[in-house]
Amino acid sequence: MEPIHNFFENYLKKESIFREKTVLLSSYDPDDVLYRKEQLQEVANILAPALRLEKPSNLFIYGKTGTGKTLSVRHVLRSMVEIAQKNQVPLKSIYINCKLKRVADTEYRLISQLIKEFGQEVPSTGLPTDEVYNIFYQLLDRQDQTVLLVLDEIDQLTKKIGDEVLYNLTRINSELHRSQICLVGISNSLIFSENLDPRVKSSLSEEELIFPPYNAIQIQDILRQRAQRAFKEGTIQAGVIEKCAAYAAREHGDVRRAIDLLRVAGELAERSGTTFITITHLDEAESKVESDKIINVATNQPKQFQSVLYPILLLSKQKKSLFTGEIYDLYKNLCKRSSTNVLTQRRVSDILAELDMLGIINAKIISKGRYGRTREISVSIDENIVIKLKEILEKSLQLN
DNA sequence: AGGTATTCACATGAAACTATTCTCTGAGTTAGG
DNA sequence: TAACTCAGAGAATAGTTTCATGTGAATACCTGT
Repeated sequence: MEPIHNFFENYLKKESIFREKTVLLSSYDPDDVLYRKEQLQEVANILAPALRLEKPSNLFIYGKTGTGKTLSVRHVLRSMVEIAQKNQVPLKSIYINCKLKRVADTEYRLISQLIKEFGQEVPSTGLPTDEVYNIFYQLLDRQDQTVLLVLDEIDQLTKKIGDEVLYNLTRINSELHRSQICLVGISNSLIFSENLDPRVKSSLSEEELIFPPYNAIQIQDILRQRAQRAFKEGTIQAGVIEKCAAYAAREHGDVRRAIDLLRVAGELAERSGTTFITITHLDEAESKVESDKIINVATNQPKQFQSVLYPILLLSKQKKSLFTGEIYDLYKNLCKRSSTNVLTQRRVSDILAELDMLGIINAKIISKGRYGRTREISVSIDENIVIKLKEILEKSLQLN
């Protein structure tokens, strides 16, 4: 009781090195978006007609993660809505992230989410999809207005459920009398539109915009801008920002990652009791972010995934590479021992592919010639994390 | 030696099935007038 | 007769299984020198 009490007492007395931590969260919208002037202006040009109740061209935005796509679009939309309100223009902007599980990752849920944006609820299941579309149409057409619909991570959506939804959405305008809708698609994948229905493709990307990655210098400036507001004066040692930017530049200029890193470094510094952030903190943050991410992902996987993953981790030390067949055998044994039901090899093959996607393992398809074709699997994470993960899996699978 | 045909051990695709969650509908039941 | 209950039909969805087809290159098997 006493020590904890003291801890909190001290904690409160100690001065935080953060001034305004929210600046380092991904939801933060800076007043000034650095190095994106051109893109902002482009987006604004394209969407501006909406303010005069003309239908803007549909817009498609490409760019890798952390290149400011989402930020820029939201920034533009926010000021458009402000102007619209001031001038009594019936403009509505809707932002939807299609990747969010259980929110907007299927056709039905996407439309029901849209309905929610208009202030109505629709049951989460049980209704035919057409019904939901009808409700949406009626809702849309209830008043004269222009709707700007932003679909973020749209590539994830089509990967999962195809492009029929997009086709329907692009066609909506011909069904509406009083409103019009303008689509803004945001995609991380540069080759996204390649395997899209040509009709959808042409109408969706009437205008296209590419966000190039930031270079190291630009990342530094952005970090400084944020750090200045986020941290108190003189809490960052020389070289920290530079190194942080270098880390991110290595990962195709992902600023979000850089900002994350800086925040975690700050938290680590604070926890260790110092009043400034050193490069060591940054390095620690780098490995912590990485390991947290992986462990988090792995523990959130279903049991069957973990049962497949466990033998891989177990053997990763002895063998540099494993093949699907071997793993399937081990997995089968594991299931028998813990008397869970065994999945087919077909399924396990898919699971391995997904674990690869998640970045927990490396699974390359190779041909061993006469001896068949298979995945060559190795663990793609640091050994320390492997050990930690092994323990966690043992617990969650209730092995001894 | 050089060329080609086989063959292995899975990969990959498509469709169908299962189980769960949820709505809607209409028949049967109940309570009140 | 109006309100209520409850079972059954239908939907959406996630996770699988079943069946079918595809595939890259190390070997086996020829062929002609």
